[in-house]
Amino acid sequence: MNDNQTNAEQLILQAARKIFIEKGMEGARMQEIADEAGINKALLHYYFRSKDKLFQAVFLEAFQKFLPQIEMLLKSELPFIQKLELFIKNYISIMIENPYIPGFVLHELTQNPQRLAELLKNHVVVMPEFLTQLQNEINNGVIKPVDPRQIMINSLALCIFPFVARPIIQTVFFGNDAETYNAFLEQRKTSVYNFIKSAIFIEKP
Amino acid sequence: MNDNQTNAEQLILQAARKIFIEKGMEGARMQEIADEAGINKALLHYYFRSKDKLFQAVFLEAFQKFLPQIEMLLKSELPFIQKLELFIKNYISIMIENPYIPGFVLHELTQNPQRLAELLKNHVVVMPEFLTQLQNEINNGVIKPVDPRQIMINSLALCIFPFVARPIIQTVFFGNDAETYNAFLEQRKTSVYNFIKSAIFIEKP
DNA sequence: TCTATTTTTGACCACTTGGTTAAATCATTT
DNA sequence: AAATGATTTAACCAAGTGGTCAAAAATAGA
Repeated sequence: MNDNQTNAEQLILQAARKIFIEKGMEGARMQEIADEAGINKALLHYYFRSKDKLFQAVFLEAFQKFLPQIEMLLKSELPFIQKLELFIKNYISIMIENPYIPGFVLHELTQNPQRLAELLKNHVVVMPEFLTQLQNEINNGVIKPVDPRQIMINSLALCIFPFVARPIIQTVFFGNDAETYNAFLEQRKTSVYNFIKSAIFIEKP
Repeated sequence: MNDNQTNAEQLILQAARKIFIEKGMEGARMQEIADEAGINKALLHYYFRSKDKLFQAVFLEAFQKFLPQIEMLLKSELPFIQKLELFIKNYISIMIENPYIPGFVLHELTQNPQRLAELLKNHVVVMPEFLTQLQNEINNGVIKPVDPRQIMINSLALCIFPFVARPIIQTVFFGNDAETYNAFLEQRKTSVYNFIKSAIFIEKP
């Protein structure tokens, strides 16, 4: 019960995170994770029983990094426009700090969709309420009459896509210069918000 | 030189397409592809020398399914607003017909970014012209003053994301009902266009 | 210090992987 | 029908793969 125990476990998790996110579940090798952590391969199985268990630990950690922020905003009592602004700015900020997680989560969830059901059992049940609030704004003539789900999905798309497609976009539009692209992503915090606002709010005459 | 030759080759490509798109490069097994094609595993290596070569054939085919449409539109002499509409409707249509290709291409390109440089050598050099045209519309006061790249990337995001994140969106917003989601995607052909138009065009008083 | 427990390791295993090969089958030409 | 060349196969292989295990090393308790 020394603190090397926790130390090794954290070392493994850290290494596993890096390799899994880089190579995916199928592409990652236990030996590579062990090397990255600077320990013996058998130790991986001592702390986490199998590759699958280790992967699940990493995946869950990554997934949950984003969920609380979404829930907090969906549950809050703010007016819609403020929720929208907060959501976009927070969400993009988290992604700038964890740029490889969105693609990782998206791919692994596509590869193994039944996992999603498990993950969502305890979360995001508040979504309907949020969609209702949006529908109310439409009924009040504040927002243009569009399917609220289209608006919701458009917002997600505009936030997430630049991270999921980063290698392509960075190459095609930014001469593969990471710094320029980072600045571009930073700008999107306000750019995306303005874009959506212009798209859905009805201009007062 | 009988026509079984082409027949077997097509059979293999068809099977490889299915398995690779389903499982990715790392997850796919040569044996599984052979079984799917109903032939011996050694025959895969007879027609395509290695797993990597076979994968490249499948990937290139998938990638090129979308590129010509983009180029055609970018190169055309149409006014911007018409280009935009055509692009969105065509692009979403192709994706509805090939719904699993976007995620496949995106993931494999993220996993192996250096491949992108090779692929783009002969393509999409017209992008700057298009961005210039967009900038002109801004200068003429037709479009709001926003970074043209933001507009371009927003358009791509709105088109592509619903296919890349299909399993999640379909589950969270549509009770995992594929038919409903297909109808939703169909609606997006006009919905996305209207969304972008409202977002960027300046209303005439 | 001696003992008991936990942590770490090297060697090992059964199994799967992509890939090869020599022989068999099939089709074509003579 | 015989020879030739292209196609297909079963059997095989070396190199990994995730995973195990007994023993060593480190640690904690007495």
